[in-house]
Amino acid sequence: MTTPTGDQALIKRINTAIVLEYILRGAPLSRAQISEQSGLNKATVSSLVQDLIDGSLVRETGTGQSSGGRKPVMLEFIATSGYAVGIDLGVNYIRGVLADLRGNIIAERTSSLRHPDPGAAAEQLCECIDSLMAEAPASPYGIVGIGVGVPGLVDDLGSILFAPNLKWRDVPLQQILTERFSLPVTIDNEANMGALGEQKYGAGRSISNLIYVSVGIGIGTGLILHKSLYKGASGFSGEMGHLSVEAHGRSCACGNRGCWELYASEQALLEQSAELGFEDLESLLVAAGEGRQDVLELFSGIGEYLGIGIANIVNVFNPDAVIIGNRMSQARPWLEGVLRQTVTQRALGFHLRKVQLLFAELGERSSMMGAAEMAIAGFFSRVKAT
Amino acid sequence: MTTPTGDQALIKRINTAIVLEYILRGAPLSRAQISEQSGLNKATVSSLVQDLIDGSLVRETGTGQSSGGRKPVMLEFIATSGYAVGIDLGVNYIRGVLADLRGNIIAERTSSLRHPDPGAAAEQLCECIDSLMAEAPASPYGIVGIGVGVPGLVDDLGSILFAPNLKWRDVPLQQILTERFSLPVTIDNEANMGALGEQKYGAGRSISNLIYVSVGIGIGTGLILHKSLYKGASGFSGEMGHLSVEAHGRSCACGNRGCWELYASEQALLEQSAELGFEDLESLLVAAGEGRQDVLELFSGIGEYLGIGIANIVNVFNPDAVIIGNRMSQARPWLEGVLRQTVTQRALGFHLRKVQLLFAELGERSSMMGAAEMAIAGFFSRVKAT
DNA sequence: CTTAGTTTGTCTATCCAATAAACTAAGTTT
DNA sequence: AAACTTAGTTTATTGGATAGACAAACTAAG
Repeated sequence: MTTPTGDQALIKRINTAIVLEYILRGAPLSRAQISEQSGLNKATVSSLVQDLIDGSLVRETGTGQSSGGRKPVMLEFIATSGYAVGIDLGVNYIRGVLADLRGNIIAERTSSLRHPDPGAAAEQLCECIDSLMAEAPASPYGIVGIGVGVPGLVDDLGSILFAPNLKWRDVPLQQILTERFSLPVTIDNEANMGALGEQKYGAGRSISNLIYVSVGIGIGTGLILHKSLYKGASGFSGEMGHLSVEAHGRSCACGNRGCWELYASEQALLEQSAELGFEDLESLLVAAGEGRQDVLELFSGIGEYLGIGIANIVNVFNPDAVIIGNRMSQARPWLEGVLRQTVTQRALGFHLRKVQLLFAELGERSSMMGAAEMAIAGFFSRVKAT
Repeated sequence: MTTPTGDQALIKRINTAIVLEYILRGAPLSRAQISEQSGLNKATVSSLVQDLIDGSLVRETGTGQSSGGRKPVMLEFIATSGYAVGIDLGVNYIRGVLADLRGNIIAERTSSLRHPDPGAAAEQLCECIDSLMAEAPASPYGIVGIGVGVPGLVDDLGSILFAPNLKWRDVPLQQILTERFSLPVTIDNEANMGALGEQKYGAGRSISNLIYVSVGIGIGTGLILHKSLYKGASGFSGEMGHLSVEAHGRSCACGNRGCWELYASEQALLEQSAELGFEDLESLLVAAGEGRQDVLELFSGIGEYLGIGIANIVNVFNPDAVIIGNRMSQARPWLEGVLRQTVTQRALGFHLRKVQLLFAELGERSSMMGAAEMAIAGFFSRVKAT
């Protein structure tokens, strides 16, 4: 094994990354400002900026305001020098996006999954990707990568080991897509993608430690710790849907008892609402909007159990923020009150001081945008390495 | 704000650290081996090794076996060029150690806490440190630092915000000790220290992701993720003793209900054993050793609840290992069976494949050794920076 | 014992990125 | 217009890493 050693190329990579980071965050700004803010020498900044300009990642946008001397030449990142594809593969839908390198949405596709069989789904997925790629304007780097979020366990090679709601086992999706498109492909769990999406483009912008709770049919979680996705020993963690909140509660298909998602997921809601004659979340939302008391009580129950689990999360991770996403986030108006109250009651005071309780800003787009972000991040780490 | 930028000094730091790491792990070994294994040029290794020799951190130990050419000059780390003090401040005891830079124990002190008052305790603590420091042989670096593990919440400035069992609030322990000894001082939670101790010197040697569960009067946890201690937003995470395992169970002093430590801690055990006439863990261990059925059942109950919580941990973190430490680890013979069975039943199959269930190897020394390791690690990060 | 080949570790010339300082360019203020 | 300011480039220097030459010290084959 060879540890990555330090040499001059490493320094250049590090400093290029710093310069690019400043331009990404603070544009428009001048070379002088970058030098002053980063501590890098003016000459160094000039040279690195020139490399970035040569690499079509940055351009000069003309002169800015003088502050008593020569006018600065302002710089900005060229978001349109490449595009990324982000896909959210759901249990019964495929949602896809074409985004530029800043995450601006260029095109979007939504379709329902015609057939849950892995082969057919992969085919439909490829069609979706093809049609999105066709929308990309000509650009220096073209399509820089494809990211896909899936509702299941994914190993580090991008194979779907197990997706219970799709009834898939061992589908080597990354391999299939890489062969088909000859592009870098990243596959990950839907909750991890959602966490990334919200951290980059949504409610959790630039928060270091956040937990994204994806409340859909089941409950999944994406953990961003120290600014990076935490994945456990085998590459999959965050199965917090199967955190037991009632040690001797109902048996779960996973083998455990009293799992959180038995009490706080969309599935749990629908089971309880069946006897009231509701079959899907949408009709329940409408009924709640009309003020139906029995429906409101259902949501309140879900809110309480969500709070119980989130209090646990807060106690365990002491995160900066917890973000509630996926389908259940639409029920925010009827959940939020009970939820906050429960968390406040149950979480430790010291932890509560800092934690923010948020709802996903990107709504149903969290996971898809996270997938696009994965592809973009992969591109950046590659260009910085050259 | 100035981001740390890359320059040549950074390269040297990185490469020095690499070389030192190889010598620490693989000693005795030669310059040639380091060069080959690390990928660094022979000349580079020679030069960096010379610096380390000049800095009294490495020495030549004579020639080794030839492999068909010139004999190599073997190198080893000089563990005795400095010493660290590690302290475990318990609810009713102070345990301290003087260790060399490899963590070899040079001297050890144990005393019971005379008075729980912060002032008196700090005084006793200083006496203990003084007497340990007096044991250190003369060495180039002398005492390189002091680490202290405490049973409470510690902020990033080393102040004890709250230690329920000591009844302390806002004790600026780091400041007190720094002023008194003029040495680098690190204060952290007892469970974090224990996790570090076991990861470095105990059952979890060089495991990347491990969760240390400290089962004493309460339950604390130390999280090592991606090889480094994870501390949450406010600098304290891992309050997993207050993970709720019975959503509608008994009320806990923390405000939550059904907290894990109400069911699986030493406290929980003692409450149940009171009616059998046992007052402390030690007598229960003796009784269990004699095969008393009612006591065995008590331990079995604790084992089951420990398993319930650990299954949750496994599902959330998917760690490489879970290590059970602190006082309750002495009951291993009567806990382990039920515990493993419960975890196997309740944790997700995919996660179980990799996770190891271990008991602390350092026993009561985990936390103290972790504290010493903190001091040693601090020393290394300082020398590498020069 | 000689000779060829191998391995270890050092030495030297070179490369490359960052930097300080000098410098050019292009403004503003008095 | 002169003096000052700020922006960005050029130039010479510094300090690490490196390849390759080299010396030292060994083994093994004849």
